[in-house]
Amino acid sequence: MDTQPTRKELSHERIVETAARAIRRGGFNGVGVADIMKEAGLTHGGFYAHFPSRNALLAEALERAGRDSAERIEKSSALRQAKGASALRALVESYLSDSHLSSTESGCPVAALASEMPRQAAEVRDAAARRVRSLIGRVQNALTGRGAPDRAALIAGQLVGALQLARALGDNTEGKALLSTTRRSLLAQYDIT
Amino acid sequence: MDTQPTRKELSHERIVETAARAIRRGGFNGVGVADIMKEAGLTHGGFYAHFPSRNALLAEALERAGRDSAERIEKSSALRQAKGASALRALVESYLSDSHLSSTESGCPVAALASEMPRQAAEVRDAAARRVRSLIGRVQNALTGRGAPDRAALIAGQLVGALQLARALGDNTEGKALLSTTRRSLLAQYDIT
DNA sequence: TGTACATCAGTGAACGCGCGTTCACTGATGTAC
DNA sequence: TGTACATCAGTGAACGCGCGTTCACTGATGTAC
Repeated sequence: MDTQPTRKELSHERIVETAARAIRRGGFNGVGVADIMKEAGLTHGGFYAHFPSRNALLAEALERAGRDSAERIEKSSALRQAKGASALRALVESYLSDSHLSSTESGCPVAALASEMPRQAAEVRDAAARRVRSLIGRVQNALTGRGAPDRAALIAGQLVGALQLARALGDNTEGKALLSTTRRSLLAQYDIT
Repeated sequence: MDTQPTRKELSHERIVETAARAIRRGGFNGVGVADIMKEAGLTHGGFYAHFPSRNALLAEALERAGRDSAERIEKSSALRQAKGASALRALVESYLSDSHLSSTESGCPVAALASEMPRQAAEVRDAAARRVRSLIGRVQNALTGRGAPDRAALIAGQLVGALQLARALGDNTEGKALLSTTRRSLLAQYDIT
């Protein structure tokens, strides 16, 4: 029995959603409190009525980004499975898709932020570690019955790494080529279906 | 026939070296011009006699970091090969070593900075793309004769991704466990020697 | 149903601080004769 | 070998700007009677 969300709760939600996109787009250092509040349709002064600090928002936004992205990938993956792909193939094709390459802002926050994670405040690092564990867990789920659970970490790293290398080369021919090469090579290795 | 380096050239070198460590330690946004100059034993005012802009330094520092790290890994890898490891095993064990996990500052700049690369100025992004290509090239060299060249990109992504996930989990038991799990799993897959 | 008041959510100006960049200047090094 | 001057490399104060955070205030919403 959910109660009606208050006005404040709605604002809070909007701020977190905005921030979840902003950190993936601009990095942890790339967007300021004022920018996020403005994008959420508010003024920056009200920020501290919602969060004790900027880091608290970053931590919350990271979790939100992870859940959103997981859901997106889950959907895309389900579609591929409906067409006959195995769970693993569906996950790999979804994660290493051209569309994920270009939409950093709504994609996996681990891929978008991994190298910045170790440099954040403890609060944010904890949230980051949870996102990493969750990603590995999701790979694990797609792997059932297929090799040791050790492979989940290997494949998770591979997914994150490949996407990042492709993005570093650019959202262009070169990046897309790297991505499709890697995807093909990875699928050939683990999976047939 | 090298000529003696001038005083200015020596300073320039020192600044670039300092910056190459600083960006890996603190990220592209993590260290300022004044900090780097101070660490190099100079005052910040002199900076613009050496570089046209902060971004120009970042680009130069990135290249320097890449070369230094490649050399380090090459050495470590050569030692392992001398003990009988194949080129690929030697590279993987060097790259995914506990020591590389903890020494971000002197390690591979692609692993240290990958997710920040797409957000940099064109000047820096170009230098970043070169580092990515160079890393893939080095994996390729270690792969000779072993499967299609496509695999180089796959393995490069895997190396970078695994190190980043481990670092995101922390330089502790959990991070080290992830790293060794991945390393073992990767070696079991490609390589025997 | 209406009035009086308390609480809530958000506003906007201000704070201290650190940043990248500029610039007039200084002291050291090198060159000409 | 010594002197006079030009050039070089680095100094340190200052600039404009944007940031995270604080705070006194305002207008809207909810509650008591």
